[in-house]
This record gives sequence, structure tokens and C-alpha cells, in this order.
Amino acid sequence: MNELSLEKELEIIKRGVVDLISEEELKEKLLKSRKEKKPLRVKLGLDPTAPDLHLGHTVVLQKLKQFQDLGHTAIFLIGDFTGMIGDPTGRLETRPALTKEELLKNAETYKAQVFKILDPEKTEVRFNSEWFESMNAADMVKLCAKYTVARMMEREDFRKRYEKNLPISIHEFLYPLIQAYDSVALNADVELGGHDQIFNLYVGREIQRAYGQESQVIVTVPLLEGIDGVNKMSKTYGNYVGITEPPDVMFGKLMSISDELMLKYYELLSDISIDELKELKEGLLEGRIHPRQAKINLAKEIVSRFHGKEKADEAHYNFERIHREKLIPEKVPVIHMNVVPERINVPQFLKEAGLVSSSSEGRRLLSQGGIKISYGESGVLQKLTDEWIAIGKIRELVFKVGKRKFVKVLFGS
RNA sequence: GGAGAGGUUCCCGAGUGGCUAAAGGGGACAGACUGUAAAUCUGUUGGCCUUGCGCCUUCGGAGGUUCGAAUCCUCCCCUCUCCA
Repeated sequence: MNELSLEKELEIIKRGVVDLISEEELKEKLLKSRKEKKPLRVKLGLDPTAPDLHLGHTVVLQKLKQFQDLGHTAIFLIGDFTGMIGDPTGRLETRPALTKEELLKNAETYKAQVFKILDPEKTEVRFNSEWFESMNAADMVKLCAKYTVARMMEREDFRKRYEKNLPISIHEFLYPLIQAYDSVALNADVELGGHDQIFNLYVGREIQRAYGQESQVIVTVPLLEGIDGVNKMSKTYGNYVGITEPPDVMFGKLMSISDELMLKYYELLSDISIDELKELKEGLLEGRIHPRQAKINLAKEIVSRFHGKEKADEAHYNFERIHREKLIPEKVPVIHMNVVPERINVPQFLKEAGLVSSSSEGRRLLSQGGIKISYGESGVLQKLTDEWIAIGKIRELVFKVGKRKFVKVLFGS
């Protein structure tokens, strides 16, 4: 593990991080680890509240992977206990508590996704129900006694909500404590997280000390902005690129980011070296590199990471087909209609096909020219304005709804 | 326990008896344009159909007053502030 110099190891760890609390402590831990030939225990916790990981998570996972490659112990902590209470970070709504089964199922999908990045052989997978399910009320009170309300209120979102007279439930205070206790139970040397987790990570340091342990070192990575370029990438905002999403969807979502955001994505997600990144920036500035091409390269690189190069090329091809050449993609969902009706009501039909959420929406799109149709196998799309279309002898139809929803309808058997 | 302020559509927020399916903003969607699902501009944004100036549902919940209620009354639920 220590073929590298200490300096080199530090350099790798420090690359791309926002906070490192503190470098001195990390150095000491690394030295001690080398001397005693004992790898550091590096913790990363995630709540399995929704089963899909997105690109935002991969930033921190890659950091964990770097530790793993340096020979340290990567601990992937699944917050199944925390998930059962419901995550309070979404401001107002209390999330529905998940059942044990749902959580375990989610945990399984999590693992499968995480191991696209981490080495499963070398990863310690843990669940925090291991220690919390056996904890009784007295233990919990004891844990609560280790921290104060004033310290809790230092957390920005609590403070803001308090100032704005928004509710804060008591159990939300428990959250940082519970997460902190995980570090005690795991005896963590280092904890990783997104920059927004910094408060919770600090609490971990203090709680560890309160339980007589050495404080963990904190390493945070930047938050990845979602594809809207405004909020951080999150399931709640729906601005995420999930790592299990189909190649086409992934590619399209990445193509929809603004030019400005593209550079940030390059910085945080791409494997290109610092020099290549610099060259890219200059090229864009001087007009030598077309932003569109740069975005395509990025999208391809990321889609390849999770689906392989072949699928990435295919996604690129489909994208060009739909958006540049305005053609129908090669694979579209098909609906079979055994009975051939005289005529069909388009809004109604699209609602039943699930392409619009209500027939009113369908009518609206129709009047705005948002619905196109192609008869037979011609593949020529034309604007549709009538609510009713006659079927007659037509055997095949393709509807295009909005910019990217397609459905093929086959009549007869 | 006491006093006060609030709860409006996906979100924020205006609206104090009919002109209100409810201003404005955000988000989302669509169209034009293009370099693309970027940017910009324009439009749409409760549902249903027999498309009528039609019907049904929506302003925390349940009742009530009224020809007519998001708006007035009663009870209840929830949030916040100050005091205990």
C-alpha cells in the first residue's frame, strides 16, 4: 500500500476536495497507518430511501475508490435504520417511512450500483441497524446528552428554518447524532461526504471524542449541480442523471445541460487529466472547440462508464437522429391494437398510452403544434392539428409528442 | 395553559362576498430560432367531453349563512411567535 510517498498519497486524497479537516490530522493518521501497517477506515454513508444512485453520488464514490486504491478500507455504510425514520433534509415534508423489506431491496440495488465503481472484494458493507436496533431509549438519551441545542442550531438549514418560522421536528435533531454515532460504531478514521454534509461530519468528530475515540478526518467533495444548473443534483428536484438510466436518456440529459455547466461536469465527473481540461477550456474560449462537440464527448464518456462504449455510440446516433435530423428513433415503444377503430380521438388516446397526463394536456399540445404524426412506414412526421384522426386502412402510425416522446401504434393482429 | 399571526393551485405568493379556475414570480411543458433537450424570444400551465362563453373538482378539515363563499359564522386539525 505504501509504495507511494506520503506526499503523493496526500496529493491524490486532496485532489478535487472542498474541505479537509484537517490536513495535519490526516498526515498523522497516514503516518501511523504506514508504521503499524494498518489501513485507515474510511466511511461513506448513504440512506437507501430511493433505490437509484445518480451522478452526484459518483463524485464522492470516486473519492472513496481512490482511498481504496491506496490500500485503505472502504466502508460503505447503508443507513437502513435512518431510512426507516425518514430523511428530514427535504424541507417540509416528512418522507414516508420505508419498511424493512423495501429498505433491504433498495440496499441491494445500491450495492449493485456502487460496485460499478468500488471493488466489491475490498469493500466493507455495513448497515447501521446493526447497532441501532439493539440500542435502547437510555442509550439514545445518553447520546443526546453529548450535544447541545445551540450547537445544533449552528447548522445552516436549521437556523434558516428557525429564522423563517418554519417547523423543525425534534427527530431532525436526532439525525446528525445518529449519523455521528455511526462513526463511533465503525471506529472511522476518515469520513467522506458531499460539502453539504459538513455539519453532520463535524458532529461525528465531536461525538467520537465524547465516546473516547480519536476524531475522524473530514473529507468533502463539491456538490454536483443538477442538470437544471440551479439546485444540487437530487432525486427530490428531479434534476438528476441516474446511473442505471438507459443510455439514451442519460445521453439526452447530459446534452441538455448549459454550456457553462458542462465545464463543471467535466471537472467533477470526467476522467480527463488536468492538462486536458485546461486545453479544453482554452479551446472553447478561442472558438477552436465547438461547445456542442465538447458536450457530446462528455456525454459519451459518462454513458460509456456505466453502459459501455457501444451503447454510448448508439445513444449518440439516436440523439442525432431525433434532434438534428428530426427523424423517428429506431426503437420506439409499440402499442398493438387488435381492434381497428374507425377513427381515434388523439388526446384521449395519448392519455391512455401514458404520453400525456390528461386529455386536456393532449388538447393543449395539439393546439400548440406539439404533436406530430407519421402514417405508415414513411417515417415522415407532420404536424397534427385535428383532435380526431381517421384510421381506415392504416396499419401503422407513429406519434411524436413534444420534443422526445414517441409511440408506434400497430393496428390489426 | 394564555395571547397573537398564519395554512391558497407543482412551489413561492396576491386575493376579504359575484368581474375568480383564482394576479405575479419560479418551475415545468410547447412553439420559433439554433449549435442541442444550450442561450434567447413567444405561448401554455385543474379535470372532462357533446368545444359550450358547457359541466365537474380545487383555496387545511367538517358544518352553516347567502340567490352566490377562497373571502362571512361555528367547531376541529396543523404551523409559527411571545409569555408561562
